[in-house]
Amino acid sequence: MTVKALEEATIQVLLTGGLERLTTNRVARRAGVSVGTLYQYYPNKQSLLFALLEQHMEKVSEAMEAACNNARGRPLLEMVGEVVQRFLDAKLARTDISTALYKISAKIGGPAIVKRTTKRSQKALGDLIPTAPDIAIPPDKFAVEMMFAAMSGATRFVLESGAAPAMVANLRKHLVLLCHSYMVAATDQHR
Amino acid sequence: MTVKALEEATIQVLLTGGLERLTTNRVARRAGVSVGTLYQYYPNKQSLLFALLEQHMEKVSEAMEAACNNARGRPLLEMVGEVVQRFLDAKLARTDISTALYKISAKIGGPAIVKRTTKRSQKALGDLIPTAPDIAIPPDKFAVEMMFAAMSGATRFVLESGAAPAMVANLRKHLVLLCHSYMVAATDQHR
Amino acid sequence: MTVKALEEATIQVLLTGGLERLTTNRVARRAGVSVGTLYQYYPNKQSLLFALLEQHMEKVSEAMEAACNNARGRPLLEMVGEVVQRFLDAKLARTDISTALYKISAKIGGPAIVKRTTKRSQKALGDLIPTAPDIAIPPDKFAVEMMFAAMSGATRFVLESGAAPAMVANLRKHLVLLCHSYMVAATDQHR
Amino acid sequence: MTVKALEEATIQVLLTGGLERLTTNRVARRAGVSVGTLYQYYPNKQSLLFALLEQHMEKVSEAMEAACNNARGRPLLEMVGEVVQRFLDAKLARTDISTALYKISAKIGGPAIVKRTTKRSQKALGDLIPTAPDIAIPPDKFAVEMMFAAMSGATRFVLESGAAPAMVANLRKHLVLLCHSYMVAATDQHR
DNA sequence: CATGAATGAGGTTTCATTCAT
DNA sequence: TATGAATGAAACCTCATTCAT
Repeated sequence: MTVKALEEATIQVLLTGGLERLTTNRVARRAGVSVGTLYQYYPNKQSLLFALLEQHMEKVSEAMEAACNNARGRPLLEMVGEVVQRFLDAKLARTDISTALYKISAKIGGPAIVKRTTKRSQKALGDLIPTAPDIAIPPDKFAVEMMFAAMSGATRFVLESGAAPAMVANLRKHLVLLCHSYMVAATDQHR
Repeated sequence: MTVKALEEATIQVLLTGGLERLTTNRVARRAGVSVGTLYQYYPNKQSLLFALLEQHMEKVSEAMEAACNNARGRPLLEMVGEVVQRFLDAKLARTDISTALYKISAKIGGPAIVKRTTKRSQKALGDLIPTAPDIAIPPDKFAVEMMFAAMSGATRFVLESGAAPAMVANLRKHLVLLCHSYMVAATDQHR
Repeated sequence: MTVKALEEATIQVLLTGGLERLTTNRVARRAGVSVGTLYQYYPNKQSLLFALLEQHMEKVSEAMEAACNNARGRPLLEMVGEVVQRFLDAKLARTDISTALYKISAKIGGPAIVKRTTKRSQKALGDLIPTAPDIAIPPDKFAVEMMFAAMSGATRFVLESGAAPAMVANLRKHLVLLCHSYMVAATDQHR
Repeated sequence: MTVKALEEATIQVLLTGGLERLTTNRVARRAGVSVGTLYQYYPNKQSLLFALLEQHMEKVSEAMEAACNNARGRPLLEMVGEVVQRFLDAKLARTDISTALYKISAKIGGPAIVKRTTKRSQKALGDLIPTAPDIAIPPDKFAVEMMFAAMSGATRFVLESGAAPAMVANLRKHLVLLCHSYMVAATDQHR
C-alpha cells in the first residue's frame, strides 16, 4: 500500500517537475510518508525508477502476448488490428506513466530493460504471423523486429510531441495500416 | 576550435560515463581546457547540451530537405529510397553522437527542439510526396507525420538496442520497404 | 538470556563489520530479536556498548584483585607471574571481545570507565608489592601505575596488530620479564 | 596552506567535540573554508583522518630512526635514554594531536598504519641494540617488539587518562627505567 | 582569453529511536 | 513483552558556477 503510494507519487513528481526535480524527499512527501520509509522499500533512488519502468514494460509485454494468443490463425489484417489495439491500450492506459517513463528510461538502465521485455514481444509476434492463412511466405526475423520497432518508436514519437486525444484515434488507425502494409510487403513472394 | 573540442569531449564523456558522469569539469578536462574556458563559450551546462542536440537535429533536417528537393517528381519508391538513404546517412554518420544525444534529449529541452526541427522535415515530405506521378491521391497530413515518426522511432529503437553493423544494412532496406508500402496504402483511393 | 544474545551479537557485528556497521537494527537482527526488544533492555545504543565495556573491565579488575590476594607475601617474581597470568587470562579469554572493545572504547565513555576500573587494579597492586619479602624499598605510586600501564598498553598493542597464537605465549613470558625487571629496578635502593 | 588549515581544524574539532562531532562541514567551517574546498583536497572524510594519522606516525618513525642513528655503539642506558627521549618528544610535541588521534585510530585504518610505521621503528631498534658494548647477548626479535609495544602502550595509557604535566616528567624517567631494565634482562645470558 | 581554487545549496542516504498493534 | 514500519534530523558528498589572478 505504501509502495503503491510511492509509485504513484513518483509518476506525479516526474510529470510535474521533470527528472531533475525528482528527489527522493519530494517523492516521499508527495506519497505522504517520510524519506526513511521510501528507503525501506527501495534500496536507492535508481531502483525506484527501475522498478517503475520494469513494471510498465511488463504490462506491455503481457498485453502483446495475450493479443498474439488471441489472434492465432486469423487473417493478417485482423492479427495486426488485434496486436496494435492491445499494444496501444497498454501504452495509453496511463499516458502520463508512459510519458513520464520515457523521460527516465535513458537515465536508468532503460535500454537494458527494454531490450529484455522487447524480446518477449518479438518472440510472440514471430510465432504469430506465420499462422496467418493469407500470407505467401513467413517474414524473416528482422522484419518482425522492425515492425515492433516501428510500433514502439512511432508511438513514443507521437506521445513525446504531446499527443492530443484526437491524434490517438489517428495513431490507432494508421499504426494498423502501417504494420499491415509492411507485413504484406515483407511476406510477399515477389519481393 | 576550442568549441569543437568541447563538443567532442561532451560526446565522449556522455558515451563513456553516461549522463550522471557528465559534469562541466569533466568535459573541460577531457577537452584539455579549464572549466572557466568552457563558461566562456557556453553560459551554462544546459546550453552546451542544447547546442549539441540542436546542431545534430539541424543536420538531419538539412539532409531531409536536400533529399526532398532531389526527389521531386520521381516515382514513389525512388522518393522513399532517397529520403531514407539521406536520413540514415545523417543519423548514422556518427552513431556515437546519435546514441549519446538520445540520452540527454529528455533531460534538456529535447522534445521542444525535436518538435521544431521535425516540423521542417514533415513540411518537406508533405510537399514532396504529392509530386510522385504514381500515386492515386495525396496522403493526408497525419500520414506523412506518421511516416516520419516511424522512421525516426524505429531508427532510435534499433540504435538504442545496440545496433550491430549488420543490422544497419537491414535497417536501410526494411525502412524503405516499410515507408514505401505504407505510403502506397495511404495514397490508395480504395482505402 | 535475550540480554546475553544481544551482547554476543554486538561483539559479532563489531568484529565482522567494524564500528561503522554497528547499528542497533543489525545487532537486533543478529540476536534474533527486533529492534524494539533491544530498546526494552537498553535505553539507547550508547548504553549497550557501555555495559559491554564495563562488564569486560569488571572481569579484568576482579581477576587482578584475586591474583593480588593470592600472591601476598610471596617473592616478587612469583607475584608478578601470578598477576600477569591472571591478567592475560582475563584479557585473552575472549580475544575477540577484547579486540572488539578496543574499537569502541574511545567512541563511548571509554577512558572514564577504564580510569575507574584501572584505579581498583592499581590499588590492589600497590597493596601487594610491598608484601614481597625480597624487595629493598616499596615502589612509589607512579611506578605501580606505570607497570599496569605497560601491561595493559603492550597487550593492547599486540592484540591490535593481529595477535598470532604463537605471539601470545611469547607475550606471557616477556610480560613477566618486563614487569619483574622493572619492579626490581623500581624497588632498588640504589636508584 | 588550505591543507594546513584543514588539518589543524580537524585536530581542534576532534579535541573539542570528539569523534561523533567531527563532521566535514564543521571541519571546513572551522578552517575558514567551505566543504567543497575540503573535498578538493581529500576524496572523503576517512582520507582526511587517515592522512592525519599517517603524518603523525611518520614523524614518530623518523624521530625513532634519528635516535637510533645517534645512539649506535653507546652503552645501553644511554641508548635507551636517547630513544625514549626522542620518542616522547615526538609524541608529546603536540599532546593534543596524539590524544585526538588515539580517538580515531581504531575507527579508520588505524591498526594498519600503526603496523606499517611500527615496523620501521622496530627495525631501527633491532639494529641498534646489538651495537651496545655492555650487553651479553643480542635480544631476540620479539623482545625488541615488546619494548616498543610497552613504550607506545604505556604512553598511550598515560595520555588517555589525562596526562597532568607533572606526570610527563615521571613518564620520561620511568620509561627509561622500564625499557632499560627490561633490555638488560632480555640480554642477560643467565636468563 | 584562460585558469582553477573556492563556493555552498541541495541531493542521497543512514540509523537511532518511537509507538501502535 | 515483543514487534517492525515509520520517522526525520543530520551526515556525507557533488557539481554548476564564479572570479581574482
